[in-house]
Amino acid sequence: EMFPYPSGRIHMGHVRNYAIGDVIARYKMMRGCNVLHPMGWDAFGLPAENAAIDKGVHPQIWTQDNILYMRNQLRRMGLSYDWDREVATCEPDYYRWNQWFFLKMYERSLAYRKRSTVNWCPSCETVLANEQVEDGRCWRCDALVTLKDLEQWFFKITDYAEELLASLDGLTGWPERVRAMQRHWIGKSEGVEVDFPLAEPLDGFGDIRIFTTRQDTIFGATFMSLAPESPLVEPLIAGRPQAAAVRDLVARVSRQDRAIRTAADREKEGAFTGAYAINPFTKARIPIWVANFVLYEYGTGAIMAVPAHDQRDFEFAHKYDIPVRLVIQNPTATLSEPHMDAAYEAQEGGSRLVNSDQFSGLSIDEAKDRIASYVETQGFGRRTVNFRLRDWGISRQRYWGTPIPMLYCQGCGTVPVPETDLPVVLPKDVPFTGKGSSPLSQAEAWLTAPCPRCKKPARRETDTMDTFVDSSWYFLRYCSPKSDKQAIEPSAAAYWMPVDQYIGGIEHAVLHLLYARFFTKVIRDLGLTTADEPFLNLLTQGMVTKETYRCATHGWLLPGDLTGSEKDGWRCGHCQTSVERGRVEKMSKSKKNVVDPEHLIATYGADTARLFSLFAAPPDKDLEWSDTGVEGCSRFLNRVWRLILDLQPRLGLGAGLEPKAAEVLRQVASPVLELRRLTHRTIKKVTDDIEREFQFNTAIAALMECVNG
RNA sequence: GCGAGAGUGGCGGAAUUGGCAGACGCGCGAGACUUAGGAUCUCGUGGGCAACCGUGGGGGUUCAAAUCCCCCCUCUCGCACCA
Repeated sequence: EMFPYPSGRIHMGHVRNYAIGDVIARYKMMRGCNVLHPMGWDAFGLPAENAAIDKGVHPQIWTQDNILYMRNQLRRMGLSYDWDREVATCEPDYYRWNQWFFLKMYERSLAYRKRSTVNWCPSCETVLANEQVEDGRCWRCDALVTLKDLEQWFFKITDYAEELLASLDGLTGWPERVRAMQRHWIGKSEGVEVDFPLAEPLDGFGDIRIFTTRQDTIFGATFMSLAPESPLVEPLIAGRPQAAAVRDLVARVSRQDRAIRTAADREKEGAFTGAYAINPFTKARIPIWVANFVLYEYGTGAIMAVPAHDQRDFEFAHKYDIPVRLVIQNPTATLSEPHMDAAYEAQEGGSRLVNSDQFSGLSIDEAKDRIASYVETQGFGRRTVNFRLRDWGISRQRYWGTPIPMLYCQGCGTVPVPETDLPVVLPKDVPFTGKGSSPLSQAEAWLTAPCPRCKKPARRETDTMDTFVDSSWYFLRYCSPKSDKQAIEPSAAAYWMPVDQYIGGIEHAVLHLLYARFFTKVIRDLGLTTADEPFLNLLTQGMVTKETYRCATHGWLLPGDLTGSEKDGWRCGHCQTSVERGRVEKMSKSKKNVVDPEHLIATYGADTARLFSLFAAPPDKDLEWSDTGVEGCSRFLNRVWRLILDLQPRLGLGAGLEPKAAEVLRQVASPVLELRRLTHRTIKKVTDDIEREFQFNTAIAALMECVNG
């Protein structure tokens, strides 16, 4: 199971996750498999640091206390973990290997530093990776993400883009939608780069390079668009009357936060630079625009615009009165430019090229191939593959994480900390003010260290690593958790890896699950494991949900704040206005629909808590919490208990029927025979249900039938 | 818009390869036991008085369809100006 963040206490999502994992582990053990069922703690992260700022508790103390408490809770749940292999990522014994991997990746140019525009969460006061921005907001705190220019460390996950994509096809034990999400995130497109010469060449600047997957439409390119961030913009507009309008657009766009910039329905906007390029196929002079929808990070940051066959360009051309030139004809309904009310975005089919010189008459696929070859032989372009995936920015301007093992020396520049000096231990005594730069940059005593090359004082890197680095290889560490010689002992990893069954929430579909795949491949290439993929089978369990209640004046209400009943309607306990039963939503503190497992276990016991988590819904679906449903499970367990107490003495169960079972059975009364048949039918059913898609709910139903019978 | 998935009683959900639709649980109804019951146990519970009708809607294949095929509708989740 995915290891938890030690937030303080376990929640129902954990209970469900670990109940599922526990059944599978026990089942496999009982079937004779050698099962590794470990548990650990994803122990670095921001909440610990916030606790330090708010309550004055050191992150380390806060984290350790939480681990202690939650470990006890898990033990009380009766889960079958091998606690001898426990790992906590905040321990130097663990994170020194993060640093070691970092150094190895640095050696291989898989870790590098560059200045770039990064996602900045103003509330967490740190940088976020692209994967950690959801809908323009921070994945953790929901604050609107802004952009910032910073020097940052990156992992070169793009080096593995091709393999990460290709080997998804082999992950047949993963849910299709997770694979689809990763496929889309990696986003491979095959196309060509084409150089469009400037009509009036500029000193120091060559042609404008564009990327397209629709080179077949190139005769229809009637203008070009540049991303507002493009370095070409300023030289192109310098000294022209259009300069002011362009600068205004660029300034406005760059001020917008990510949520607004990436909104799909955002109005298309542009400004003409005053400059022209030459379409290398039609030789026409085409205007160069700056457009708000062109992404600087993708492709070359510049596009050829084909209004007749691209809806965005079509809208843009109409708004700014730019000519439309049809180059692909619809075989079933003849098109002509003045009568088009949308772009004709034809794919391969009966469509044929028109107005395209020697390429006219070709099908789309033929034209793509012929035009790509033409561009290559003429030397003004080449076939290219583009990925949506960006490199993984791992620098975080926070304290509670793995220090990045790098030094900045006046004389020698950027110098890695030697392997023998690892770990670079987090200094304990730092100020937690919540203001200004990261606590580490204020830790004066720690900040300076001798340069490994020239021995003069150098300054330590004060950024720490993204916590997703910690969780990218912990499953490998479980194989040899105590090793102080190596991050992973290859022989242990060879025995256990890959993980046969991994279980966790779907929210990590393109975060943890992509990073872990990347790390596994890097670690394989370092020779520590032979596994190509970390997780053979993936079970993404659904959320635990519950209904909510909201009063117009008093906000979200706890069940205890309600008066009335389901039948007569609920009222707010504060003001007596009637309250609708709200949506069924994921349990969350803010919605006040959380059920605390602690309370559940105290009332009904751990068995009931686990049983209900497994019975109420199949594991991959959302589980709606129901207090009466829990009671049903409790009743069932009590019934089993009473039944066994009652039957045991009467039937002598367990007294060794086995040696001559068949013979004995022939002689005993038929109810006993019936019972034995029922027992074996149930064993078969439960076995089948677990083997087939982990249908715990029906397996439990079979056990209930058995008891009823 | 693209991708993945779902639609079955009052509710959560079963139905494994096309073979008795609604297992199991909740809820509800009746009864037993009990000073009492919000404990426990027993029985009943898709709709309709009935003939019959019933798996989002409409067509089809088949001896037989929740399941397979075609068209449509609705919902959930993910991605979303990626050139």
